[in-house]
Order: sequence, then C-alpha cells, then structure tokens
Amino acid sequence: MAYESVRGMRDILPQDIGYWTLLEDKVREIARRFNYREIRVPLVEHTELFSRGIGEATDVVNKEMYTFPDKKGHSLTLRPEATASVVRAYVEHGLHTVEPFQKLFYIGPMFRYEKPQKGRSRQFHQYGVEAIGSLDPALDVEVINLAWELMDSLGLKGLSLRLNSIGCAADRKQYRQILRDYFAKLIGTMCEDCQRRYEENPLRILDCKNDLCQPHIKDAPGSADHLCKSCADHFAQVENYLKELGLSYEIDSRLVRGLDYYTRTVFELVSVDLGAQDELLGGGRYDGLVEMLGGPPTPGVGFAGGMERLILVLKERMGSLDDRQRLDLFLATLGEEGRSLALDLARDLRRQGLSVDLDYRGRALRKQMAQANQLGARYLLVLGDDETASKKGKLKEMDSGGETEVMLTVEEIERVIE
RNA sequence: GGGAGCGUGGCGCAGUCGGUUAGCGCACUGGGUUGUGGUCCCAGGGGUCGCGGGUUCGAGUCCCGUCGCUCCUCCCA
Repeated sequence: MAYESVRGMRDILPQDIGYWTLLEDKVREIARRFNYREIRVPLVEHTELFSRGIGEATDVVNKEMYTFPDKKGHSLTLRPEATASVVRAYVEHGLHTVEPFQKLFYIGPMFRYEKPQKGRSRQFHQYGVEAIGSLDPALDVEVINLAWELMDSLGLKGLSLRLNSIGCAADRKQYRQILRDYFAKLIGTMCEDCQRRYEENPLRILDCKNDLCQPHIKDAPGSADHLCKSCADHFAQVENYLKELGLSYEIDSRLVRGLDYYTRTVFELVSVDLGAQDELLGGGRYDGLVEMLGGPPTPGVGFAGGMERLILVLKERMGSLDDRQRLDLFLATLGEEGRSLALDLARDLRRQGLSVDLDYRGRALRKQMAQANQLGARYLLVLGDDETASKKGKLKEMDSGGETEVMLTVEEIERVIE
C-alpha cells in the first residue's frame, strides 16, 4: 500500500454516506423545530481557548490535543470540541449585545489524539447544541428534550439518560472536600489512578470502574445531596420539568463530566449497543464559561453527540441503508452518431432536472444494458443510426421491460418519464 | 498510556507437521455472432501473503522488531 490514511483518520465512503446525510438532515430538522440556528466555527483555534475553557487539568487538554505552532510561533490547536469555540464566537461578535439569549447548533469534525478503537477515532464528528443566556431549568430540559426527539426521529429506543447535578463552583469546592474526607481512610486500598485523582480532582474517582474501588465508590456521598439552596432548587425543577414532559431519566450521583466548565446539571445518554464507548451524547450547564472567556456573566447549557457512535448504533438497529437514488434515464449508444445525439439529449434532460447517464467506456450494448440495470436506471433509451435518422426511439422501462415509442425531444421524453 | 487478539488480490475467507507455479467466493473486465439488461456458461486481469530483520536447503506458515486494525482498560462524544 503506497499511502494509508493517518492513524485514527478515516474515510467515509459513498456506501456509508447515506447514514451521514440522514443524521445531518435529522439534526437540522430537529434543531429547526426547537428554533436553534446553525453556527460554523473554525477547526483551528488559539490553544489557550481550550486550555482555559476546558481546563488545564483535564485529559482532553493534557494529552489529547493536536497542538502545533504556526509560522509565527503562535500555538494553535485543532478543536477537540466545539463549545469553547461557540462561546468564543458569542463573545467575540457581541452576540450578547444584539440578543443575549442565543440558541445555536453545529455539526462538524473534532480532533483528539487518543488510541483509536470502536466508536473512537482521532478525527471524529459531533453535532451539538448550545443555549446561551438563560438559567431557566426549563431550558436544561429543552436541551435534553431535543436530544430525545433526535433519537426518536432516528427510531432509537431503549437508550437511557443519566442525570446529575454537580452544583455551582462553590458547591464543587465544598463537595471536593466532602469526598476527600470520605475517601481519606479508604484511599490506601484503592487503585493507583484513584490515589492520583484524590490529590488532583477527587470528583474523578467516582468515574473509576476498578473492582478495588467500586465498593467504596458505591457508598460515596453524591454531589446532588450537597448542593446549595439555589442549585438544589434548580435541580429539583429540572426533575419536575422532565417528569412533566414524560422524559425518562435516572439519577446517577456518580456522574461527573470530564471537562471543567460544567456546572449544575450534567447528563449523558448511553446505548447498550456500543462497547466501551457507550456514551452517545453528553452535556450539561456551563454557567461560568462565557465570563471566563471574556464575556459578561452568562449561563449556558448544551450537549454534544458523537456521530460515529450514533451511526454504529443505527447500523446495528437499521441494518443496511440503501440511500442510492435511482437514475432516471440511461442512454445506451451505438456509434458516433448515436453518441452525439446522446450528449445533446443528456445536456437538455439534465437541465430539466432529470438524472441522466451514458456510456463512457465504449462498451457493447449488452454491457451498457447491464450497467443501466446495475445503476438502477428507471428508463433506457438506445441511440444508434436508426434513431439518429428517424428522430424516434423506444423508451424502455427497465422494471417491466415495456417500451414506449417517443419522438426524441426533451418534452416527449420528459413526459413519459414523469 | 497499560493489557489481549489479529494482519493472505477491492471485500469476505482457505492455505494441514514450514516444502515446489498462493487458492476460493463476491466484485471487476471480456466473450456466449452481427442493436438490448437483471439468471446462466466460459475466459481473463489483479496479491513483493502489512513492513523489516532472523532461523532454515526452503517461510504465507517458526522467532524478533515495527506499523496498522479489533477488543478491554483509560478517556470522552
């Protein structure tokens, strides 16, 4: 093999593109229903945007970013996620001065330097929504509702939504201490990673799946039980609205997210069809992010979903997706005369919106028929000397084999095909 | 980052204790008489057996390294 794609960077071939366009169409359609507008932000940002926005201590920033200097020595980074960029754009363009409440969505590639495996590649694609400018718990629920609607429109059932609240910055600081106190005498018996986490970020201990640690984690105090009055109220209302809308969820007091900007509500949607990467989509509030990135104090909530993962589930549940649209007409040609006529007709019929193709390999009529058949052509027209002379031809309907005699004019051919 | 398994034509696979020209199915190309398809029949093209090194008279088959893929772990979407 002369060249191979870079590790973790995959081609999406025509045979699979149907899943992608289907998914993109659904995202746009559902976003439209909820009145979210599309935003497209650059793939490259100043490194600092992510190190500050996502958090210096996170794995994503620490060891997973594609960071490089440009020719002037500025440190740039291929975006590992889009929330920071969207918020940057919100602040940079003063969107808050025009209309402080913005509902936005995006679709596009992200980059993270990780070990590739099922449901995880280095260039991967996310769709996501961001609702910036309101602390209303009903908005948290709208975002979750949007996610459910999207899954529903794709026919996906049996997914589960995990929900938690990690509180405001002050709550987290306090909760961190509560966890440290709780794990203080247990940590000696727990795994190495947890010992490190104990020092760096005890919240992450809750994520550990090590058998050594599990029993202790099971009984650890949950973050939702240690919220300030306002965060507790907020969380209670989120739950109320969810129940009101009949959206199922389960509280997971061990749910903590890996990016530092999250506050209060956090959630993720998981699927049993995926292996180790079972998280289909995840998100939550980020009430401090806008201010951290230089804007006015502004709350926000959103989520991002992985498209590769979703497509894995779709393939599992839907099986093959034949999105190939049928060709309207194949022009089989014999000789130079027929070919000229075909080129003329093809141009005119294409201008009328019909999909038309013809032979470019000088193949025998038999083979051209076979090709038309393989392309799923609805109609076929043989163009040779007879047709050129008489200006008449037989439009053959491929499925039935029936033929209709037509004058070789755009109007008449179009009339039969339509 | 740690662990395990796997790497043979475009795709899916076979290849027996290492042995002579590396096979099969699908796909692809041509043909089955001169202007008609999806079935069928025949023929053909295409592989330095991931790459590099080693053992051996001889390696796709054994050993080492390397790259890649898959799964787990980790992390997250």
